Amino acid sequence: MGDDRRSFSYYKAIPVIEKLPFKIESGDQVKNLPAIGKSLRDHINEIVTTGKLSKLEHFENDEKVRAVSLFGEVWGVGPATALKLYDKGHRTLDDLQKDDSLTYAQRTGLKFFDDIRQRIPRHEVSEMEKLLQEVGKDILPGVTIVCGGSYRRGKSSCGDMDIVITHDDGKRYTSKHVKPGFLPKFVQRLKDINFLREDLIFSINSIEGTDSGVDTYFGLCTYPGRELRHRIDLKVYPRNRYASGLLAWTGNDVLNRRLRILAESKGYVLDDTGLYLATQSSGGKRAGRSEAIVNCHEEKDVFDTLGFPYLEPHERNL
DNA sequence: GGGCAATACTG
DNA sequence: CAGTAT
DNA sequence: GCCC
Repeated sequence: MGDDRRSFSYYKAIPVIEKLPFKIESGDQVKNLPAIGKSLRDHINEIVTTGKLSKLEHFENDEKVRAVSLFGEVWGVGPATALKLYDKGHRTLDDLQKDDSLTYAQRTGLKFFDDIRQRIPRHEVSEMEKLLQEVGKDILPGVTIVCGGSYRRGKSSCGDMDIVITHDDGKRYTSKHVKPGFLPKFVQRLKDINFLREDLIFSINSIEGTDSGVDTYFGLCTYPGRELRHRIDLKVYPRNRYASGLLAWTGNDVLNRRLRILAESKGYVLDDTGLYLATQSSGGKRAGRSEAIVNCHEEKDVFDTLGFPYLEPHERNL
């Protein structure tokens, strides 16, 4: 448990198996497929011959596995904390509420556990995006506010909202934070109208007159007139970092990883703040990043620079 | 046997 | 710093 | 876990 790398391998094998045009009747049929090695092949063989996986039976009946994975679904609770809570004797979410070691964010995640798991219909996300744009332009005319994530990838429902914000001051591709005070004002205004309800993370890093730092807000919001909480993330980027920010927050994860690996192989470092030329770090294994940002005004510039065929947002559901 | 994306916040 | 999040 |  708590083995990210390994479970991720299972995760990667799922779509590979799902895309097979036939029903697997023997381990040999998955022999040369990517993401499926000896271990997974053995498991498949066992399922095909015995109809079940003995390893899995333990899991399903195991109280510990059940409780720990449940706890891990609470926002702010990861594998380590989930295990600690279990060791303390907790078994249900009600038990957790009595525990005073939880952080404010974890407590909030717990309180709205059921709310947060509800998916949001696309048309509602669309309305809330519009609402955010209205409020935003009222504070700062010319501000750009876009809902990224699965919404931008065209999904019919979304697990949360990823809002990416920037401002073009008319000087084209400014590298400065035009209005570093935007996010606090925006958040306050959204709380005033009862849209934002609880905070999870709120950090202001932007430095006035510079391009350093990205302002971030994670919290819970409600669709107007309703109490059901939804997860929402707000990120403010200076204009010259907006493309990489939007790209990263549109995803999906698989594409992000693929692009970042590709970037590294071509001597760059890619993250949500930009595309950099990797520096030759002296002895270290990991390449550092230079200050030189490769100019990427639009998402397509990132794809082009990396030599990766451009994908429209709806084509990024890898 | 080592890498698997990269980076920011909380406590 | 470890843990968690995106 | 998989892949080099």
